[in-house]
Amino acid sequence: MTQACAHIIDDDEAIRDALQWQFRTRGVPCRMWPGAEAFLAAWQPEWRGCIVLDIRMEGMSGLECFDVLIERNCTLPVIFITGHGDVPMAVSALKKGAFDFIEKPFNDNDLIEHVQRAFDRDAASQQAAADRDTVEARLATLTAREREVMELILEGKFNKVIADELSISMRTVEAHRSRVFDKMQVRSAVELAQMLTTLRN
Amino acid sequence: MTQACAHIIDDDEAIRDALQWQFRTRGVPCRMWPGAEAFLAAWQPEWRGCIVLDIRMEGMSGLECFDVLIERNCTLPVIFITGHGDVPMAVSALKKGAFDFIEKPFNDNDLIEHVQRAFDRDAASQQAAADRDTVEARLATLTAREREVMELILEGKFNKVIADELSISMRTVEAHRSRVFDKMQVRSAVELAQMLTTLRN
DNA sequence: ACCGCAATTGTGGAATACCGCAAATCGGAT
DNA sequence: ATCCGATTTGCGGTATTCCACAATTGCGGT
Repeated sequence: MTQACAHIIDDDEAIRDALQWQFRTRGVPCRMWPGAEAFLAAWQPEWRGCIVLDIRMEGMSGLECFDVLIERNCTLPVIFITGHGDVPMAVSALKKGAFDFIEKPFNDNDLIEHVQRAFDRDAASQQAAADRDTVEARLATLTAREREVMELILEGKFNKVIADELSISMRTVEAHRSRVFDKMQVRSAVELAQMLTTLRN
Repeated sequence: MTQACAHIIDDDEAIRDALQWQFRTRGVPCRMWPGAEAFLAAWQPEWRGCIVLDIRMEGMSGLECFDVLIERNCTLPVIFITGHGDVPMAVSALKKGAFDFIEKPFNDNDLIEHVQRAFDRDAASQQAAADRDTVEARLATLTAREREVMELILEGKFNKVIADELSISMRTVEAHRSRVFDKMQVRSAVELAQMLTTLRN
């Protein structure tokens, strides 16, 4: 499992140095990036933790960087920091899903607390994503016919009814049903329903 | 069904008059309130639509009013409007669940568009709440024993196992099970699982 | 004391689900 | 040509579910 890490993106070296010292002192893993481009070039989907993103930077702005990350389905919580933010900017960022929006000058303790909360949220969402992936992986092993039978099982239909609808024998439905339960690693239709209903919400 | 209505709370009569005219011209139902206190005194949980809340007002501020509404479990989307908002205020409001945060001066069309979106969200959340209430109402008709049996059914257990765990006969479990399905208005354990799994998410 | 509801149990039978064993067909891949 | 996986089906048997009919017990309210 990748270690949670705070990715701090700011083009001001003095701020990077100060923050790095603060984070390291408190034992919070962090990594500094001089600009959005460098970060985006290095970013990997499996990275965990959070992103601290300065808005006003040379080259790509923090907001543009955020848009790219959304495009890439990056789910890391993003904490914006800015010295010249305005209300519409903050509102827009938060409505797009930013985790927080902090104005400079900020208290270092404050930032680190926000980062910790962002770590927590990321851990929770990663857990949820992992659960989803597990189920998706099992679904992927089903054949087309098995999936078809599964859908009808989830509608609470009897094997007999399923057999009629698919114009196959009941025995065949039983065979598919059995394989569906095996592959999905459940012991009953109820467990299957719970697993998939959770996934679809 | 109550009609969706935009509740506009602002202590500036000129603004109320202007907004009322704009809303009425566009056929958007609205109601004007001169202050948070008056609105809170009249508010009813079944009201639908949204709330447009000025932050700086005589007496109770919009933010305080929002807190009271949260306390009362009011789910109406709240659109803040303010002439002197700052970033931390906007961030705080949005993180508490405000629907939007708009700075004056704003374009009237803009506000009405936001109100329309708020109406949509409220309609969706009311529908979801109604679905939850339906299920809750059915759950409420279950006796303690029936609920107990239901929980074990949802764990995918056989009637025989349930009978053992509750130290009652299988026949009794069957009787409870049958009544549970009747009262919950489902025809199978799968439907029951879907209904309750949805509710619990 | 009487009523109504909840909880409980039994009998017996029909309908379903579940399983191991076995096997035929078919299409795609090597 | 051959192999493999997917789909299909049958047989026979066991386990479970579901239901109608019938009945007992106990508790709280009238």
